Amino acid sequence: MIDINLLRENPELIKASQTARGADVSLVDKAIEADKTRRAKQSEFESLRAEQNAHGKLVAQAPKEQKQELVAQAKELSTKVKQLEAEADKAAELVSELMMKIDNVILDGVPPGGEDDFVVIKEVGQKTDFSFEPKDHLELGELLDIIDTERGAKVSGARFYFLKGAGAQLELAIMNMGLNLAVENGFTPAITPTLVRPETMAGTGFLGEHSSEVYYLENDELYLTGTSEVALAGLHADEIIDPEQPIRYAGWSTCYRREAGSHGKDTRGILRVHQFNKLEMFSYCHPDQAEQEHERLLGWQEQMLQACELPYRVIDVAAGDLGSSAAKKYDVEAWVPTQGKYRELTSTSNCTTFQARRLNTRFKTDGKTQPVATLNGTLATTRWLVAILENHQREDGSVYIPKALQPFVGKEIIEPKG
RNA sequence: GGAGACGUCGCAUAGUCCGGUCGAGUGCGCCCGCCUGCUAAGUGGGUAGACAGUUUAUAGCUGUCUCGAGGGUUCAAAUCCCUCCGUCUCCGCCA
Repeated sequence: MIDINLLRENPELIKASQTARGADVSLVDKAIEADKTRRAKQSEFESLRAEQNAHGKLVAQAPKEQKQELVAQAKELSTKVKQLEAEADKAAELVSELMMKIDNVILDGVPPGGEDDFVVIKEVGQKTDFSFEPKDHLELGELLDIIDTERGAKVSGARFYFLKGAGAQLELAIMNMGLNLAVENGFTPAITPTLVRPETMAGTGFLGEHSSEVYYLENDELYLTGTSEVALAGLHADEIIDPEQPIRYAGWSTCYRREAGSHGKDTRGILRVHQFNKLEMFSYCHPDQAEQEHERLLGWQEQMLQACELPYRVIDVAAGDLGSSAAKKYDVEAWVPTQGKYRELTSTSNCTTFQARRLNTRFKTDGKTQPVATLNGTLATTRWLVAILENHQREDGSVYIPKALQPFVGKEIIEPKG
């Protein structure tokens, strides 16, 4: 949720942000209007309630003979108060409804426009070039007997898979390497709940435009999370914390996504699946430090890509492709040889105070409380196997394991099944 | 799955039976003083949040709301009723 004071004091800034996102600008004026109405209604209600409260004290103290008359008056007051209260509540509801719809205000410099309007910040490494016809990750996975989508489909349906042997080890290797990096940098490792209550899911904003992406267990009124960000954001909900130093968590969890609306997209292999593992960074920090922290998160992501010896680029995602909570987002994309393009491996968002305001996570300064900033970023996911397999394949179908991962996998090469 | 107890202002607790004098007492902790070679003790005061109004003000003042959450009864609810959430104990069952 955006800051209501900003709405009152600088609506133009919010309008500009909405415009850059291609979002509804008229929401801003509607919200301002609704806010005015709300305040008027609230004052009206509160002053009459004050009268009622004062009168109530009179009733309590009055001698018996006067009580009946006073109670009769009180009844009248009570009806009026109830009516005004209902009006005030309705006005307040309208405000929050509109406020929820307004996206986070983008940071200066975020490129305007949609999905294709990103700006490339840098490209690192040489795009992998083969002297032979490279195989895609699924072909390799089957050749090496480490990815089995056919049996995944048999057991669970489309977009499910088995990772086996060195494939399973490789995934754990990436996760463990990421976790080590995180711990070295002061993160608290966390294994998080993947089923969460509606309030938690709503608090992180995933029930808005992404609601069709989320699995829901009706019998238990629980949602399956698509990222540990959900649980980590909920971790300090309704708390006052001390973010003098950023409070960092590295959350590992299995992630579940319905992938509704992406039928026919990336159907081959494990690029886009219903269930995968992810190691996610989550940072609570002072709002003044958020932009620096964002650069740090990006830095750690790049370290991971580099450790996996992958060619990649960093893009500054355009406003329209940000997601409602993010004020700025970087994607790190690895080169995927058989597709001839870069594909997203990690994403890091600076949500400024937007998410924390909704989740009510605050800190104290000079006796005042204000929302903290939250940031998140991927450190490793199952999808990385795609890039690793494809970029490090050799002509005979074997795959070289990057040096940094070797200790975790326990071998240097994955050989085709004999 | 069955039975029961409980959820109050940082922590611990009083208040709930018999609704108004309770936005709420006490102890501990913490903060500001006083006292005292230092410390401890003693002593006086303060010690939640959100929102609105007033205001140059995020100071002060005024008001409203919040006693796990949401509803209901009532002129009036921490207190009575209902639903939900959570914690604990006992029994049963079980990876």
